[in-house]
Amino acid sequence: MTQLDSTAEAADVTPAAPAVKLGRRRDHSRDPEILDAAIDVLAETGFDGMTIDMVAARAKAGKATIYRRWPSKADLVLDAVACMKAGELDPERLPDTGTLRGDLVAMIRPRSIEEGERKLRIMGGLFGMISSSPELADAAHAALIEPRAAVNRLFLQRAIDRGEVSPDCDVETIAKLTPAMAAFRLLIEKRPVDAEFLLSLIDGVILPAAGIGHGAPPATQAGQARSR
Amino acid sequence: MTQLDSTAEAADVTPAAPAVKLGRRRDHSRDPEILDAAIDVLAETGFDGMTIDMVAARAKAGKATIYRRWPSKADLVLDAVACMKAGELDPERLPDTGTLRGDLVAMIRPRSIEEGERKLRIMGGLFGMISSSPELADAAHAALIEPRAAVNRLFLQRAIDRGEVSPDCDVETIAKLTPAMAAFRLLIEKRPVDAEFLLSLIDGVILPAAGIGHGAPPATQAGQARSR
DNA sequence: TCTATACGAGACTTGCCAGTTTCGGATATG
DNA sequence: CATATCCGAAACTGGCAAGTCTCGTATAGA
Repeated sequence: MTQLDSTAEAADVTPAAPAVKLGRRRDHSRDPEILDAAIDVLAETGFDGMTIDMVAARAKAGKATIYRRWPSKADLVLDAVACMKAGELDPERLPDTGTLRGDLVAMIRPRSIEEGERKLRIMGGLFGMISSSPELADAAHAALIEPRAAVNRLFLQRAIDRGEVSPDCDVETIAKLTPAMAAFRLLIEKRPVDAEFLLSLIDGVILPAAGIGHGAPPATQAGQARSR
Repeated sequence: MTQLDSTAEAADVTPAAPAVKLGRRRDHSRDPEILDAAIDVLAETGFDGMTIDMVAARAKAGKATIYRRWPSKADLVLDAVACMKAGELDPERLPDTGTLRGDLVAMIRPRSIEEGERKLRIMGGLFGMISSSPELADAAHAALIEPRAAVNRLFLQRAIDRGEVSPDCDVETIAKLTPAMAAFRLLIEKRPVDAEFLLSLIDGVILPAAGIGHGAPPATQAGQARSR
């Protein structure tokens, strides 16, 4: 749900009811810019440090315009986070290299890293709010964490299907290793989530946990996961 | 008593020339109670939600008394976090079972779990502040995260020394798996860090990453079977 | 015992920010 | 062209909390 305005909106959205309408209709074309601005400010200052004036200034919109669309700051943030899902999980464009390690390594690209760091900063900014709003907690998890875990889950499942990985391994836990460790590194240790870190995580933790590498039981001889 | 009040203290009292001083001396005996109260409120409400009145009420102290000792809310919290280190890492009382798995499992006790959850909640409450205060970030890391990682690091090093684990494994990363995954589970997923979770982490991730086999542990099927 | 000082309680001051209202100007619709 | 409505800007309101100050009481030291 993108628009939360209730009463006046419902009548507005429906093209029917011509009645006697004059003047301008509400312009929703700039909503995405406002939501983007909200996300930016959120990532930079956190929920409590963020003010509506900051968002308005960055979006070059009036404060009143924001309140005409979202009834409160919390609703604005919730909508902004919920609207983030779009734009990245093209299941078509995911790599499929034939090995688990190949798939995981293929995900390490500047674009992905940058996007991931941004999402983690947003999550950091939401922390204060998350504990008091289950709704927001769910939205944040779905938009910021779950997509990354889902990719890992898919890679693992494909590896299991092709016999590269034992079906006994704990897919759920392993799929969450990347987001959890990345969040820890960026938000708590305040160090960059770079390619070197991700590679050592893949070769040192994820593949061993999946039963590959370190000279463990290989169901197939696909693996070249060595070195490091 | 605590050596940390020094800044506020020296400047505040203004004496240094005792000469003819009468009356009462500042009573520092209740400082720990105030710091404890601050930590409690912090864990419950987060830095931004916490008010000095809450701390004063919980410690049954006057608001002015708090400001007589710490010049600002941020200083109070910083001192409170810094003073937490005491009271748990008796290196004598750590288990030494002779196997890595034995040591790790021996750390799973209600006391440890409770303490760990408390620390993680405090860390969650500090998130907003951490990004703007490197000083606090360091103190929080040293008091809340590092002790747990240090225990894992010690267990791993002992396992390496006795030849149970290859010296090639990435000790640093593996030692941080427990705090990182526990923080993720408690603060982001909002699920309890219980014995079942820790066991599956040990058997499904830590031991494999340390190069100890997958088919060995008597972990039965505890791995999955959870949903949400 | 006497006195200076710290104490708890709480009133007070100040500044910030969520949310509201006002206003002049722009614009789609009629 | 007329007009109802939206827009951005900015003034305004109200509440909350950081930090200060006052007061009556308690107590350690001379």
